[in-house]
Amino acid sequence: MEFRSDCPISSALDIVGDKWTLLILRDMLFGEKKTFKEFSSSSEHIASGILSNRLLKMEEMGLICKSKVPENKKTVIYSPTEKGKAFLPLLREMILWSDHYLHDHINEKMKQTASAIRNSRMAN
Amino acid sequence: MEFRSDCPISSALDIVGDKWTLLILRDMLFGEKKTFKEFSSSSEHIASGILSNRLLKMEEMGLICKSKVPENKKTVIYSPTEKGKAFLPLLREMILWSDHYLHDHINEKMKQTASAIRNSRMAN
DNA sequence: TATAATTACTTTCAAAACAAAAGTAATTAT
DNA sequence: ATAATTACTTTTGTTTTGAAAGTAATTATA
Repeated sequence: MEFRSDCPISSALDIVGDKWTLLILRDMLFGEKKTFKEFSSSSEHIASGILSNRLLKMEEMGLICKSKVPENKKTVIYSPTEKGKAFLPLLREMILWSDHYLHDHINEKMKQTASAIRNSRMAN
Repeated sequence: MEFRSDCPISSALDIVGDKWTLLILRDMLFGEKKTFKEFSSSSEHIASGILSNRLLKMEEMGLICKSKVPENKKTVIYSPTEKGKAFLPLLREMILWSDHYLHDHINEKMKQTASAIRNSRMAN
């Protein structure tokens, strides 16, 4: 992977600025998904080839790590690293932006999440 | 433009989840740039065809608006709308993430910006 | 005032990324 | 033993991107 410049915004985009990486992190951080099949089943319908490629790249970049469960030889588990989890505040800002500017379009459950984010901020 | 789902994160990505849109907003919000030429001159070297296309899409999506200056018939000015300016918190989170995880790579000026963001948070 | 330079683009064409579908190998369930 | 499931890979077309060159209107310079 190459950085386009030494700008932090540009560099963050070099890492997560595609159509899928942040959605995979969303599934891990908000949806508690962890397997290939679970990511495949999300409502945006990521193609398996792209998912495979993204998971590989995310592992290379240190955003996730791969593991297995002892009770099952088939299941592969993908978990976010600290570096990956650290995108949570960014995801929260996206939720707040969409809640404000695309309110009629987004689903009810996520509107509640948006409220919860706003409330927890006021508590600070 | 079509939304892939009713998820706010996915929907925000449908709007700004490409390699260039947030960099153009960055140039407007942090670099005070406003003309085609100024955006072209940024260190990531956006191709003119893509810049032209992005500016059009951003206008269609209501993130920016186009205007002219009375003293010059040639210059076209692009300004962020409220909807566009509302991505500032997201850009700040990107700066903080990169400052933490790509510290050695990013430029000194932006490290200062990162510090300033952190300090202004502590003041709350 | 003619010429050069600048700005804001558009066009062209090759390269890269994405999407949809089908296929495979290992494992697990029936 | 057979079927189903999981985690992929491969293939093939389409879309998006990148680099370069070209253009039209306007502004600056000799």
